[in-house]
Amino acid sequence: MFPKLDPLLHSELRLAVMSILAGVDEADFPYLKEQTGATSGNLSVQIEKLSTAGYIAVEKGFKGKMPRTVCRITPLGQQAFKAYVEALREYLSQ
Amino acid sequence: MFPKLDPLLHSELRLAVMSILAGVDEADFPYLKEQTGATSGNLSVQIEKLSTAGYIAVEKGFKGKMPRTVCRITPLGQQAFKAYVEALREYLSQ
DNA sequence: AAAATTTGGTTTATAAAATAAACTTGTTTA
DNA sequence: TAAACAAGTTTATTTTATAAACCAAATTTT
Repeated sequence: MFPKLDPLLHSELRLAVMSILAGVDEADFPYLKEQTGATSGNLSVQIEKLSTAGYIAVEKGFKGKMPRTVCRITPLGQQAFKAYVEALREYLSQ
Repeated sequence: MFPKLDPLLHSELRLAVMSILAGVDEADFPYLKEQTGATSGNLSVQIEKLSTAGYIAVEKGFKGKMPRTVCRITPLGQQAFKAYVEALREYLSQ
């Protein structure tokens, strides 16, 4: 039967963010914004949710004098992403 | 970049319904309900949405004296399902 | 044959989510 | 120093997903 899809990942923007983070070491806020085409507000909210779930780690620092938010996927996040992809396959193949 | 995901298909239950209908000639309401594990209400609503979009055709008739709702995927629905699967791949592979 | 139960749904209400708009804080540039 | 910009956050609005309640007809039970 159809496995339950992790609702945290079954979201267009959060999935895009996770997809990016799964492929790079780290990514900052402006980069994620540009790559996803999302608005700042939406991105901020979704990053917060992923962070709260422990799927990503968010580090706030400075680049010169400007604030800089850097995101990384966590082992838990990688695991959840992988599980989501596998669950999804059940839906896509017949 | 990340293609926009068809919001009509980016729904757990609607995707499950489409997935089933993509693999069979037709399916009735009780069968879809059993296969998806959804409640009648939820299933009814989502079938209505897919039908309104033209992704499935719904035929209401009788099996003996009992009402029977039969669903089939339409060519438009097949096309949309295929496009969704392809769009999703962009999200899943890195 | 009445009453209770089941089948096959629909309608309505509620809770959660996605998204955008507005706002904040600090920095750079004209 | 005033205007514009950068990097976000907070708040508000709209949409969704989902479940709960309901309904009508058929079937089964007593």
